[in-house]
Amino acid sequence: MKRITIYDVAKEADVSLATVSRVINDSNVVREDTRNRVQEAIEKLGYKPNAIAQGLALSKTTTISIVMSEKLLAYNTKILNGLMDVAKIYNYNIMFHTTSKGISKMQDVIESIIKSRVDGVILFNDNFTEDEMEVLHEYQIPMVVVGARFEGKKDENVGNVYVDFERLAYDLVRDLIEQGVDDITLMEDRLNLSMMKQLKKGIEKAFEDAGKNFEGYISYGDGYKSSYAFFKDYFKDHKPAKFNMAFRDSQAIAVMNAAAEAGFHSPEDLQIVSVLDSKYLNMVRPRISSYNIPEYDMGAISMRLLTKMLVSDRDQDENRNIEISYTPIPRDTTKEELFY
Amino acid sequence: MKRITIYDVAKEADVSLATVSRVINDSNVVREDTRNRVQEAIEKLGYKPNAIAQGLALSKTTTISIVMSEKLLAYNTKILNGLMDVAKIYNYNIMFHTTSKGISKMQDVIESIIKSRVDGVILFNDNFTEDEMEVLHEYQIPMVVVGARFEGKKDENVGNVYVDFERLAYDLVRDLIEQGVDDITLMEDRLNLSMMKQLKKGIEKAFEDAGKNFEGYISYGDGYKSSYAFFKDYFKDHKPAKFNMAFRDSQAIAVMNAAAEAGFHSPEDLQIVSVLDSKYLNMVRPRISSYNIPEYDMGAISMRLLTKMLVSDRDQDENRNIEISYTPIPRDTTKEELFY
DNA sequence: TTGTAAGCGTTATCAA
DNA sequence: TTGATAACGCTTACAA
Repeated sequence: MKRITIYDVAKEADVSLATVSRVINDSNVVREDTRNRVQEAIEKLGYKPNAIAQGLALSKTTTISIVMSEKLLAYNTKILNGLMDVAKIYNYNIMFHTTSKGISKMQDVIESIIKSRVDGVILFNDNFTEDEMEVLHEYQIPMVVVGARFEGKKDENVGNVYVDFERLAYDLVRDLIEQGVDDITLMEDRLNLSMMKQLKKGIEKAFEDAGKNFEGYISYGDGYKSSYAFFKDYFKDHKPAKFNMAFRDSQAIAVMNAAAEAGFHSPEDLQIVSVLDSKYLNMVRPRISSYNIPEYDMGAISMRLLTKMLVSDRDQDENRNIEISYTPIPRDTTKEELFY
Repeated sequence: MKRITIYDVAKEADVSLATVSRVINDSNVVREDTRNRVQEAIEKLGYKPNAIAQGLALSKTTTISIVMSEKLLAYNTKILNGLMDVAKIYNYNIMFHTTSKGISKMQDVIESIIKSRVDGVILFNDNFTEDEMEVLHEYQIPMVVVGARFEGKKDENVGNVYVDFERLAYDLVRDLIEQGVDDITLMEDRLNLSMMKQLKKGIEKAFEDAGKNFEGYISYGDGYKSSYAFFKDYFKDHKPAKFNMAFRDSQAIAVMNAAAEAGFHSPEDLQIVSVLDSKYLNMVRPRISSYNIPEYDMGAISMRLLTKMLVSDRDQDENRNIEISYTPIPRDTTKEELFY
């Protein structure tokens, strides 16, 4: 079956293809009755404009690339939904790219982004290097980095929507120290080293400001299983730290379970906070405290920012760096006076 | 900055654009030294072929659409990763579409799929209607439906990669009844009504075969919160069913928590199975039994099937319906003799 | 208000 | 082995 083109519609409606083009683009210079005639022809033939040809003619694809690491995908579905919804509102299509160790390196992803001539890119702040960014930069593809603070080179073509994890950690730990708690542990999250670095920096600064030295950074394998195994072993001859900071739910649950099975209970023996919230923190017993970070909104805001960047005159200097606020969610694993 | 085109490269290398096209497409009819000359020009100018123009010229976009409901996204990241990896291997780009109640209806998504002239579509078996499918059908876009069995119209353009949830439920319940357990509950999952229906059908069949009638279908609101609230209330004046089947982790955890807080403990007072596995089932106490369904593989297989369909001569009758097997994962919430 | 024709950046056919 | 040139399906001056 031959694909219907604009020519077929033109012939059917007995007009030129220019006129057809005008009606599908809602140009208002076309007379009512010819518009109707064209519409009928479109309906009758089931014509759908070829977006590829439009893209070529307009040098504009109305599609945006989103790139995220495979590992992180499971933790960022809310942000993704925010991105998707706003993209939909502005009628952008989404090209979705994932990066992973073996199979799809950042380099290849960027290559295919450039080739597909997308109008813009959303990047999850993750383990991409500045060199890799550089390429997108050269090709002047507008992009916004979402997640943590982006430290790389910036100009009017790059935006950043982020949570200030460094400050979050700093504020919390400063308060803890003020209250006399300095037995603090930060559990490494290898999925998210860039955010880890910022948390660590914040904690170290708080310790430094109190004239102390932070030595509670614990590093072990990936995922729940290895964290759990680590702590099962660890608690054989160690007591838990008074205050335990994890980045994600599974780590927090891992310490909690291992501790409980070693006879240490939260919050009396150890307090626990997961920085990222998840519904599962509310399902385990005791319920684990965390921070509320409006993830869906982060996605929505990021996409909105990008669409703004795509239409705005370059000199217009709106703010391309948007900080997202967070609020503590105290549950059972923290004491009231320390986490609120 | 003007975008570099094939003409620029041709001029730089002092050849015709046809020759440049040949070298970027690895045509082997081009002489070694001119190939090198062209390659150098490409490097020098940083030329990247315009995939849009290629798509137009070839009537082939080498991109595939994936469509999934927003609600389900969080539960299907593994399948998605499987899809992405295989797409990457075959060099397909991915257009990602989500559907949701208000903002992006299936209809619009299909519209944009047709317009963007993707080569094929992966659909998560969900709440799309046959009418909606019909459109893709008319436009002869190859597609594979992944998840549950697809009941709609099929021809050589549609494949299906699925788990036979009806049989899963049937087998389990038949065994249970044989062992004398017929006090069984199935908790509705509104996120996934098509799978629910199949589970229910399987259970009913098993009851029917035993000359009994299944009346244990429980329907309540969405998500953990409402399930938990429902059971908190329910257990005030009801005892839990002997055997409780949930579709996802949060529902299973909801019954378990509510029951525990009402003084009923698993597995003695109530056995619990979540059909879909998740790591969280292993993190709660007691650990909840489930089924192992190779989700990543389902994605990988689906994408592989689609790519096959895209290249194969239509008459070639390979199997386009692939059943995925599952195995029980007994944990703490089931008794050994009943779930293995 | 409508039509003609050039252009978007490729690939592919045909000649040279 | 290379080069002209006609598609591919659309948008958009410019002319009528």
